Amino acid sequence: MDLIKNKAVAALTDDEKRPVHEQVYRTLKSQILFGDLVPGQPVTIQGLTDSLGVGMTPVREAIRRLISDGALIFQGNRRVSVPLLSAGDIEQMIFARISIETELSRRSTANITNAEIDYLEKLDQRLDNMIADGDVSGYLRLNHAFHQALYSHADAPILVDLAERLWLRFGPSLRIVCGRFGTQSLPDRHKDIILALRDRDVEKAAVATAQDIEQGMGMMGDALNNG
Amino acid sequence: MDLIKNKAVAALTDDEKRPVHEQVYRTLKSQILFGDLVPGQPVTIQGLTDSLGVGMTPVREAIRRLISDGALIFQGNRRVSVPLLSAGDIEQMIFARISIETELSRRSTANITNAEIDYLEKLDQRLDNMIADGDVSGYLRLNHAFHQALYSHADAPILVDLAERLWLRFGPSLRIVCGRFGTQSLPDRHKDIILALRDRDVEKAAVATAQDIEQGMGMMGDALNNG
DNA sequence: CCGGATAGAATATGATCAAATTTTACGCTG
DNA sequence: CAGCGTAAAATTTGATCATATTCTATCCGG
Repeated sequence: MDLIKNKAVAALTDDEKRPVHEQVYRTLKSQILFGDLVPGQPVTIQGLTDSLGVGMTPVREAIRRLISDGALIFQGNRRVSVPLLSAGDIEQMIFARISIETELSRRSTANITNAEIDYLEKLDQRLDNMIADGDVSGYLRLNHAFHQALYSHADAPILVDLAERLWLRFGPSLRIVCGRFGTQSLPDRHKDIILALRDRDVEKAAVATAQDIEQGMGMMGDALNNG
Repeated sequence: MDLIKNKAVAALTDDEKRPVHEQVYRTLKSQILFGDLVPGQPVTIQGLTDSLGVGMTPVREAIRRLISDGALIFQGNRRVSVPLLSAGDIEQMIFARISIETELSRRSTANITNAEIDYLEKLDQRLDNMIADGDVSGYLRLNHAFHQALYSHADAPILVDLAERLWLRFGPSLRIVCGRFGTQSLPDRHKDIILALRDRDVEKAAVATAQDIEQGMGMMGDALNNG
């Protein structure tokens, strides 16, 4: 199947052993998180079976999971599409992200080792390169990787899961905004976060995280209202 | 199919028009929320196709959705089961519920009408009857209905969705605790919530909600650690 | 402008294959 | 001779697909 080929190019991990519906889920999740799918775009089962070269059942299962994640919406009349966000949606997500993710930052600050902070700093440097190069897709991937790596040390899988769910919701819209404004104006409070981690300053980390979120989500809200 | 029969007994709503996978999802969701499934219990696809009288595909889709909801867990080796909660899980859920649900209470307090408050009060009276009768299943249903009805006025579908996801996670464990302790010792801060709503006192509503959550979840944490 | 025919897409089933667990039987050791 | 451990077969369960049915939307004719 075609999915295997994609994986083989990227990295030959043990993902081949995973069931196909899991691979389809991960593939679609990446496409949503990193903006290969446009808000409002219809998602059809048959289109995916054709493009991915797999049967209908795994595709159906992956789509159901993504609907429960809020990453896709079921439009009642059997249609599935990528969500368009309203101003109210964004406002709710700002609240939820700040509540959840500042706490994740606090907990990670308490647990993280120096080596792990070094790794985060390396990620952030690569992120800066992406911004300089104007690579929107690369920016989105590394930004996600940075937050995921940071939160992974919080020892709070349920909170991480809630956060991931929120990222899936705004992924496509964030891509649109980045594409419109370019990477230059993108927020990067990661330096502040890293400083706070080095100081083991829990509240400073929380504040920096909240500012990172407010800046990014605020930009998205402005862009979607004006456009 | 057998699902139709169950619906016909309860209430002949327009659920018959919904696709079967949706009906299966709702059926399983109820069973999880109201404790018909025990933590640790294995959930098999074929068992559900037999007991519900439907094909495999709709059952598979419903299970995938519930896994994404955190209501069921995928045990790696293809097995699916009802989650057993750790102390850390409960602690995270207390934090998340208080963050999200107090905000939902705040927003509802600002929007709710007097007639809607009357309806909540009626729900709470029926809840008291359930506690007096020792009807655990009825208590769980009405407790859920009360919170759902309250939050529905917050005009915040994304936050409601996050909260619902959390309820699905602790549903089975809550049932165990209620069954062990009986309904007498169950928390009911709903009177305080209703008073706060009538006063249109946003912060009082938030505090009462937080106390309701802390009390219920705390009891669950104690029970699961000692048992 | 409205209403029926048609095409296309989604839903649902059963069949088939693959994987994992359990059971059983055999052999080895104490 | 008894008990334990291991290995292989059988059973159970999951994963995928191909096919039939049902529903929706669009288009064409009146």
